[in-house]
Amino acid sequence: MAKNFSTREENYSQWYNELVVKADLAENSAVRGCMVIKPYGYAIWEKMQAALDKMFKDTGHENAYFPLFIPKSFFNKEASHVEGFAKECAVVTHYRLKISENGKDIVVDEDAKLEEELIIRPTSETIIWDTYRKWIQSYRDLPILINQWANVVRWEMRTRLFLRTAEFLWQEGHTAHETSQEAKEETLKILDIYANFAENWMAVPVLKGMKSQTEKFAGAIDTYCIEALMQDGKALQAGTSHFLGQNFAKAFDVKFLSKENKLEYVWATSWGVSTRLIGALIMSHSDDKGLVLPPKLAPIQVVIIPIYKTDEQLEQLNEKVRSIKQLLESRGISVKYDNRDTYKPGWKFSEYEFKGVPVRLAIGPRDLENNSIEIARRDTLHKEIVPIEGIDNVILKLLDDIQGNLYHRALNLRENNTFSVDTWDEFKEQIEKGGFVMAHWDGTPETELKIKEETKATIRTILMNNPQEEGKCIFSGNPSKERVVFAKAY
RNA sequence: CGGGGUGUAGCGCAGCCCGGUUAGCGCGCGUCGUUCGGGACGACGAGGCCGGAGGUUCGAAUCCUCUCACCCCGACCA
Repeated sequence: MAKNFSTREENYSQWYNELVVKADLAENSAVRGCMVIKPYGYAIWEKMQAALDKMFKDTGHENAYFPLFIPKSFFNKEASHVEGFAKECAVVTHYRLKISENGKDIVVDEDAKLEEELIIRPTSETIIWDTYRKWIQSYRDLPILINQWANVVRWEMRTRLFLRTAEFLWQEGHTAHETSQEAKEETLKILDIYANFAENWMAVPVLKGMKSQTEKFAGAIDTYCIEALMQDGKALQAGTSHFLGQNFAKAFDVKFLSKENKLEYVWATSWGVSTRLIGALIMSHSDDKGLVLPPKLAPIQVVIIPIYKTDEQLEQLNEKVRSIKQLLESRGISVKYDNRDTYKPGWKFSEYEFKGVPVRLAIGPRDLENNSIEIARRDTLHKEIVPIEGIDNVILKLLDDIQGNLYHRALNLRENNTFSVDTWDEFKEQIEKGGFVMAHWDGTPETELKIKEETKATIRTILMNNPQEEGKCIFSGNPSKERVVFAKAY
């Protein structure tokens, strides 16, 4: 299955596509641009959901669910928001099918045309703010801290599994606050959660910062983001948190009576991460032998493979492994014992390597005699024989090591691929090679656009607490007070 | 929406130019046997409306027309 697998060197994007499909994470569906997330891929998503969901709840958020369909008129209410999404909305116009005249085909029943078309949500700000209006009267109703786990649809021209699909799964948080200050704090609090999750669960180092006005979410005052660097030197936006100001409150007329008995518009935030994170995970750690998963998100942390010739040996191994598996599970480790007789050990080794299982244990008759077991780690492919006694502690430590090693490896990659340049020629040259390029920019959208046109590079982020320094814009030569992060992006 | 390409077994492909017995190959799949510490091997076997519709012809996977679908490269984007 994983033979004849492309290498990153040969063709990075083919490597990625094959990896996703051959590692059983997802596949293309009958509907163009949409994917089927297979059990192994979905298990990763579930682990991500569990960790994030807990973080949201620990910071006072609650889950709720808003509808998939949004009345078209809602989109008229916030002008920049419409501009941002109108081009990629799926629209429901009818609500019934019928058998055609010839009795063979199913056709749309033209009599069942909707009075007002429904838009399949590309994001839920509009329907949520229309709802919040009814929930909010006084400052006592604030804040509202809600998250929803949902699917959204954006009719993309070109799609890639996990990185950009027409339908994707995500969480979207939508909060309402009394003051601008409080909303800004919420925006940054979530940004920290995202960065923390990326670094500590996904083992993916991220830059935290603000989007330029061109790159921000349509409808936001400011968009903050976490930005990661993939192995091919391209940037990937991994999460966004928006300070929406009073834009949606004004568009949907959401006001509250303050303590001073004054009627004021509510302040808002929204924030989200999506199944794209799985793409980031894959591209950050995996190698030419397949997927590499960080232990904290791996559906299977340890796989145990028996090596035997006879049925008796297998039975003895089954017996031994049962106790090892129980021990590991009692320590909170997820373990799979693969004693299928239909595949050989070597085949299984390759299989689990390809699927990125962090730790593999192999045990055979020789080990039974010596009370030992072979332990192999996926990140470095290193293996050794260790005593079974105390294996639980060895593995707990190893999982921890792997998690840390993956993070540091990715961090090294980023550091080795982050450059400061001061001239336009250097800039063009470095952008072509890839990586994050820190350069001075005059702050205007015009310059930003021209740089994009000429190099395909965009401003990925303006770092938080960005050091201030005098400089000249690499493109226009105009004065600049700080460097911003440029890169070619996914 | 532009530019390029591909549709033949579950998957990957050959055959098509130059029409002609029963449409092949590799992987995978099934049964049996031997194997099993890094992707085993043998024997037998199952599996096809050659993307779809029209046409040319005694005869079409192959030639012609039309259609549909998908992939890659651009414009759009989390």
